[in-house]
Amino acid sequence: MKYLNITLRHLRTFVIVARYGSFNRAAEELSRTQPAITLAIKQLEEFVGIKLLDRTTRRVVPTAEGENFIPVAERLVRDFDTAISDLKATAERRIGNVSIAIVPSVATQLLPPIVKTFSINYPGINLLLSDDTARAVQQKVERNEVDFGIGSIWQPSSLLKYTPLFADKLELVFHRDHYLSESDGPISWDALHEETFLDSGITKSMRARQALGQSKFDFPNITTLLAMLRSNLGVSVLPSLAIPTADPDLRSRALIPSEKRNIHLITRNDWTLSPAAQAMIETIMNEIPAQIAALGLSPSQDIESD
Amino acid sequence: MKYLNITLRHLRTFVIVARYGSFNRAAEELSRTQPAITLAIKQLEEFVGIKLLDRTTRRVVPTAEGENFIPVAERLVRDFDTAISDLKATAERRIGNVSIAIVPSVATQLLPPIVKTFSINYPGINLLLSDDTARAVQQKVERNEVDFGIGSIWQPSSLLKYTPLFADKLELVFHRDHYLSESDGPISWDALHEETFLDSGITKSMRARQALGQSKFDFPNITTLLAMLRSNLGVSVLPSLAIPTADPDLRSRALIPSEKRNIHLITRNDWTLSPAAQAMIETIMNEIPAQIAALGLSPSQDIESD
DNA sequence: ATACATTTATAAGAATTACTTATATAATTA
DNA sequence: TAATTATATAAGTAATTCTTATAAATGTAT
Repeated sequence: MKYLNITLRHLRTFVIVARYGSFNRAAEELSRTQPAITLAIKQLEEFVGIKLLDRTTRRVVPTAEGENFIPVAERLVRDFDTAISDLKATAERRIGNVSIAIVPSVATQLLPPIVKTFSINYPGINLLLSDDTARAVQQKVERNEVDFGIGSIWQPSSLLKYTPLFADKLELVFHRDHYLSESDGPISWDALHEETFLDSGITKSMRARQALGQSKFDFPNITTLLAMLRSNLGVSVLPSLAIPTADPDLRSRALIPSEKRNIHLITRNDWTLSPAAQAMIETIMNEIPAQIAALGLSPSQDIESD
Repeated sequence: MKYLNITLRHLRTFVIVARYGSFNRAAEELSRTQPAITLAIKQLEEFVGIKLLDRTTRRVVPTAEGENFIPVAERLVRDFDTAISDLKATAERRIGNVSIAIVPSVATQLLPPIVKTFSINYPGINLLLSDDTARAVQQKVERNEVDFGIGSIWQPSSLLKYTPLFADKLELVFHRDHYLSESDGPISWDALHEETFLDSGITKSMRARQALGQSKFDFPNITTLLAMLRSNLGVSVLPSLAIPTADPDLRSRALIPSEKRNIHLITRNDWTLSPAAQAMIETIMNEIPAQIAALGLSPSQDIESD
C-alpha cells in the first residue's frame, strides 16, 4: 500500500455497516465477505484518523463522529449514483434536450407530425425549435448554437455535413385577382419577365439561372412576403411548402422547367450528436417518406449547389 | 473486467482532462501515464453509454453531454474531498464539539482557566457545558447526552469509568452571626449534633458516617442553600470549592476528622471519545495540578465509594 | 464460572484491477 | 507529403481488493 485512496466504495461500505450495525450483514448486502468489510472500514478510519464505528464482537455502534458522518456519506453516495444514472438516462434517450434551427416552411408544414411522433417515443426529451432563414440555420449550426439544422444550403461549408431530406418544388404565387389567374397549369419562367417580382431569400439565389422580372421589393420574411402577395403587389416564387394551401386570396401555378429546393439536414462534422439529437434525427428520417407522400413532395436526389 | 465499477477516480480524471483539453497534460497533472487516462475515460464513457469527449490527436473537446457533466462531476469531486477533509480536521482537533456535564462548584471555580487554555489551543472546537447535580452528571454520561462528566460518584455503575481528578475538603459553613463564628480552627463533627442542619445532596450521603444535627431542610440547589445560610437559617457542610471565598456574610471552619469529596472524570467505558473530547480531557489533566495548588485542594488518592 | 456460539480481526494466497512501457494509428502543420 | 504530436492499443507488471482459513474477543447459557 503506497498511498491509499479513499473511494466512494469505502463510504458506501460504511453507510451499509452503520445501517445494519453488523459487518456480516453488510458483507452479505454488498455481496462481499466480512474480512473485506473489515478492511474497508479500517482503511477509511486510518485514512481520516478517526474512529467511526465502535465495535465489539457483539455490537457495532457509530461513534459521535461516525454518527455525524453517516448522513454526509449517504448524500455523497446518493449524489454520485444519481449523477451517473442521469448520464445513463441521457444516453438511453430518456431525458435530454434537442435544439433545432429550421426554416419556417418546413417547421410549419412538415414538422408537426414528426414532433408528435417524437414526443410520444421520447416523452422525457425537451425540444427547442427556432425558425430561421436558411442563412441563420447554417450559422447556428456552425456556431454550435443548435444540435442540428434543417434547411437549404446557404453557402457550402467544409465544417458542415449536409444530408438531403427531400426536394420542394418551386411554384409561382400571385393574387387571385392577378391576370395570371385567368389561365391554369404550368407556366414558363420566361413569361415572368415583365412581372413585378417580390424577392425572398429563395428567389434571389436563382436570378442567375432564370430570367425573372424586375425586383422592386425584398422580403426575407415569408410571412411579410405573403402579406404583400395578398395585396396583389406582384408575383413571387416560393417552395410549395411555404405556400398556404387554404388561402382564399392566393393562387399558384407550376413552373417550367421545374426547379426544386433541396432541404437538408445540417450537422457539424466534427461534433458528436447528443443521444437526444440522434433520436430526433432518427425520427425525422423515419417519418420523412410518409410526409413526402402526404404533402406531394419529391425525394431528394443528390446534393446540389443551391 | 466483470462488472466495472465507476468511481470518483473516473470523474476526477474526466474533470482534469476536460479542464486541460489534453490527455497528456491530464496524465502529467495526475501523475499517471497517458494510457491510464485513456482507459479511465473509455471506461467512464462505456459505462454510461455516452461519449463525453470528442477527441482527435489534435484536440480534446467535450461533447454537449460532456460539457453538461463537467460541473456535475466537479461538484461531486469537491463535495467528496471536503467531506473527507472535514473528517480529518475533526480528527486533528481543528474542528469539533465537546459537551460536558459538570457539577456547579467545579464549573465555577476550577474550570474557567482550563476553558481559557483550551480555547486558545483549540480555537475551532466548540464547548458546551451543562451544570448538573452529581446524579444528573452521571445520568447524562450514561445516556450519552454528553461526551463526559465531571463530578462525584453518585452510584457506581459498571457502564462508567471513573478517573479521579482531585479531592475537595468538606467544611462547615454558617453565618458570621452564628455563635460558631466566635471560635476559629477545626471543629469536630460531634459538635454539630445540636445544630440545625441544611441538607444538600452532598451532606445527605454522609449522614450514615457522621452524626449530624437534625435536618429540617433539603436544598439540592447550592445557590439556594447558600442563600439560606446567608439568612442564618442553620449550618451546612460544603466542599471548599462550593463555598464563596469572598462572601462577607459567610464563615467556614474545617472539620475533624476531615472528610473529602472526590471529584472524578466520568466516561462511558464502551464509548470512544471524540478527538475533541480527548483534547478537552488532556487539557483538564494537564491543568489540574496547577489548579489544585491555586485553590488549595488535595490530589485524589484512590477511588472510594462516596 | 465455564463452555458455547457468534462476531470481528488477522494472515496468506488468489483474483481482479490499474498502471507502465512499447508501439500503432491518426490528425494537423510545415 | 513528410514530420510532428497526440490519442489508442497491446502486453506485461505492479498493486489492490477480494476470499479462505483461522484467531481473538464478547456475550449468553448452562
